[in-house]
Amino acid sequence: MDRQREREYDFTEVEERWKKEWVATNPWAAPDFPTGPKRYLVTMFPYPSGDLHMGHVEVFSIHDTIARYSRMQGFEVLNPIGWDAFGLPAENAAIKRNINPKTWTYDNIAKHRASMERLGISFDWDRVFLTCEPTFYRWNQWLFLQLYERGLAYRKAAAANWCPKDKTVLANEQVIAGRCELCDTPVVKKWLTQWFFKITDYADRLLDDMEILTGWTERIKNLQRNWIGRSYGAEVNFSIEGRVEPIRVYTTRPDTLWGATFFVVAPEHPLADELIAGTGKESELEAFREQVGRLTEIDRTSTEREKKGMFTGKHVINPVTGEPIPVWLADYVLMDYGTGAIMAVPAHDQRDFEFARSYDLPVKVVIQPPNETLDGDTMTEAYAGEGSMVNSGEFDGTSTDVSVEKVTQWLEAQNLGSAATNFRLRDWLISRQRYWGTPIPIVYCDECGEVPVPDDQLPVELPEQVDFTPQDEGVAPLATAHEWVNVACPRCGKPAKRETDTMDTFVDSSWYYHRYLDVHNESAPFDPEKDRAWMPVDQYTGGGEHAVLHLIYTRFIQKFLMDIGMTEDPEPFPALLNQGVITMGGKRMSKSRGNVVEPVEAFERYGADALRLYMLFSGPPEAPFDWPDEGVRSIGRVTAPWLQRVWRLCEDVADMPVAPDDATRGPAELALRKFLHRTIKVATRDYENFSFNTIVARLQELVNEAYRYRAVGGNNRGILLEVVESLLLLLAPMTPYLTEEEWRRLGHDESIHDQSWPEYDPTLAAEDEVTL
RNA sequence: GCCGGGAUGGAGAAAUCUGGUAAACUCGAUGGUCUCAAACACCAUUGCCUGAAAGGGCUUGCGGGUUCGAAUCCCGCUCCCGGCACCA
Repeated sequence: MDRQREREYDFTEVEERWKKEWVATNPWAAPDFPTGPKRYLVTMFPYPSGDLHMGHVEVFSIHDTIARYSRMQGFEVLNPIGWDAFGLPAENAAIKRNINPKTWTYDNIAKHRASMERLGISFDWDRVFLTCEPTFYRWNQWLFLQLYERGLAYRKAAAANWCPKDKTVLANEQVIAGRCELCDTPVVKKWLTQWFFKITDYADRLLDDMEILTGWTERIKNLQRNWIGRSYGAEVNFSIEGRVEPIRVYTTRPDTLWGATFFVVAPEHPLADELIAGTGKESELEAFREQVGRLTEIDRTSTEREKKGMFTGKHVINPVTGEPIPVWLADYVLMDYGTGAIMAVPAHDQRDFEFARSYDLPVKVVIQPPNETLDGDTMTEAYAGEGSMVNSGEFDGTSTDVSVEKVTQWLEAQNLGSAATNFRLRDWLISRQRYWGTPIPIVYCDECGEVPVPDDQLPVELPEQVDFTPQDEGVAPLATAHEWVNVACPRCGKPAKRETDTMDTFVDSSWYYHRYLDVHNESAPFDPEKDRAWMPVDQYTGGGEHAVLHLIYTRFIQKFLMDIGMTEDPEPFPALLNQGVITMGGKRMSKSRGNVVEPVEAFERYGADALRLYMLFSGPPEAPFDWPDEGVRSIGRVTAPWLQRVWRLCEDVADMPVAPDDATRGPAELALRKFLHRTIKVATRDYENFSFNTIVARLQELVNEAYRYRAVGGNNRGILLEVVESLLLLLAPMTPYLTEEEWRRLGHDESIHDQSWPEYDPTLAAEDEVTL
C-alpha cells in the first residue's frame, strides 16, 4: 500500500502512555461480591528469584488473554496476583550475595511488578499480598493449628529425605529421581523427628474427586494417579512363637499365600530389633543397617543392585499351610509402605524370586499357567501372570480372575486377615531446617510437652536478628535466635523453647487463592461469605511441573478447608491450563547456558504487544516451544511487522473521508463482510477453546482480505470501518495497547477493553453451500 | 515392567472432538517491484514425483478394517516424549 511509510507505529510511546494510565487507575479492580456471571481467574503466583523470564511472559500472556476476553464476554472477572515470597532459592541467593533474604526478595518483587505492568497484564492490583509478610503467614500458622487440632498435623520420627547441600529435609514430592528438586544433589535418608501433614487420610478423595476435574489434561491426572498409587489387596496375620500379637503383612495377591516360603522385614523396622534381641546377632544387625543407610536413594532403588539380606534365626507360621517359614531382613522391603513386612512368594514375584535364588530359599509354585507346567527348582523367573491355583488345598483349580476375591473372603471368615487398600502416597513432610519461611507455631515445654501457640499469640513472627546460613545437620538457623527461641510455656508459664523449623513454602501456596478474596482480613484467613462469592477458581493457569507438588497439596488443603466449613467446593481448580515449556536449542533457558531471551529486551525492541502475540501465535498454549536461535529478533520477523500492518490499515481507514455512498454494498463489499462475519464466528469459538494461534491466523487472513480489497480499488469507508473495528475488538484480549490506541483513533471515547464482544450475523457467517 | 500423551511439508503448525478439496496462517527459501545500495514494505512461487506446458500420479509413522469417502473411526504394530517403579 503506502510504499513510502512516512509514518510507523510508535509502540514505545503508545505503550508507555497507556501503561501509565492503567497503573494510575487500576481499571481491573473487582468487587468482593460479583452481581452477575463471574469468572475467577488465577495464575500460579510467581516466585521472585530474579526478574520475569519468558516462561512467566508466556503464561501471563495466555492468562491475560483469557481474562480480557472474559470481560468482553460480559463476565465479572477477578484476576489477582501476589508473590510466593518465602523459600529456599531466595534464601540461597541472598546468602550468596551476603544480604538478607528479605532485601533480595523485595527487590525482585519490584522488578516483577514493573515487568508485569509493562506487559499490560490486567491484574487487580488492590489485592496483592506477599507470603513473607506476617499478615499472610499468620494464617499459615492458623492453618497448621487447625490441622493440629484434628490430628492432621503431627510429629514423628522417620527416615526423611535429606539434602546435604541445602541442609534441610524435603518432602517426597520434592525428590526428583532421587535428587533434590532445587539443587539436584542426591538425597540421603536421615532418621529425624519432623512435622507431617496427614495427606494420606485424603488419598481416596484425592483420587475419586478427579472425576470433577474435567478441565484437566489426562497427563496431569495420570501423574497424580500414579503418585497416589492406590492398590487393593489384603492384610494377613502371621503368628510367631513367643509373641502374642501376630505380625501383619499387606499383599495384593492373597491367592499366592500357599506359596509364601519365607518372610521379610524391613531392616529399619522396630520389629527387627525385637526379633534379633537375645540371638547374639545384634552387632550383625547394626552393621547391616549401617550398610543400608549409607546408600543414597538413587543407589538403594536401583533395580540392578543385588538384593542384600540377613537371616534373623526366627520363623513365623504360614497361616494357611501351618508350616514354619524363615524370617529375613532385606533391603528391598520398604519400611514405610504397607506394614514394613512382607510374605515372600518367590514363584510369583520377581523380587522375591531373585532374593530366593541369592540365598537359596525354596520356590513353591501355586499358580499354574494354562499352557505349561512350572517347576520351582528349574524356573528362571517369577510367573506373575494368570492361571489356576495349585498346591493350595481346597482352592486348587481356582482361576486368577476370581481367586483374590475368594481367598480374601475365606481369610476374613477364618479370622486370618481382611481386605485392605494401600497407597504409594506418603504423608507430607512440612518441616524445613531453613530460615526464610513460616515459623511452626509450637512450643516445647519440659512440663507440658508439645504446646500449640494460642491463637491470640499469633503470628509467631520470623525474627530478623538471626544467623540465617544453614547450620549443622538437623539444626535450624532459628535456633541461633536465642531470645526468640526461649519463651514462657503458653500453658504453664515455665521456661520453654519454640520450634525452630519453618514450614515448607508449599503450605503457603496450598491455600493462597482464598486470600485474594479477602486480602485485608485481620481476624480470619478469609471470610467464607466472600469466598463463596468467587470460588471455585474458574480457570487456573501455570506450569505442569507442579503436577505432584503444589497441585496435589492444594487439592488436599482445599478438601480440609471444606471439611472445617471455610469453603464449599471439593476442588479448587476444576479447569487447569498448563502452558508448554519454553526452551532454546532444546534446553531450558538459563543465564549460565547463555540461551536466554530477556523480556525487557523484547519490550524495548518490539513492544509488549508484539511479544505477547508472538507467544500466543507460536502454537497451542500447552505445546512446548523451542525459541529460534536468532532470539528476540524472531519477534521482529513474525508479529511485530504484522502489528505494523494492522496499524497501517487502521490509520488508512481513520484517514478516509466520509462519503455519501458509504452505506452501499457491491459484490466486493458483500464478500468482505461475509469473510468478516465468518472470522468473528470462528475466532469466538477458538477463544473458547484457548486456540490462540488459530485466532491470530484467522485475523491475519482478515487483514489480508482487507488489503486485497483496498489494492483492487475498494474504498467503501462503511465496510472498512466495520472490518477494522471488529478486527480491533477481536484482537484486544491479545494486544491491549495497539487496540486501545487505534480504537480511540477511530473516534471512540471509551476503552476498547470495556466493550462487548462483537456478534456475527449468522446469515453472513454461514458457509457457502458446496454441492457434492 | 506399569500408566499416560504423541507422530501431518525445510520449521512452528491447521484440519482430528463432529469422517467430506490435506497442508490454512506464519517462518524459512527462491524470484520480482521499489532503492545509488541495503533494510523495510509490497507482489509471486514454494508437500513429493513426472511434464516444456496444460495436465497426470502420489502423499498425514507402518499394516489391516469399516465407509461412496479416513489425517480423523476400529483392530494390530513401530518409534518418540513424559511420569511411576524393589510400593509386595
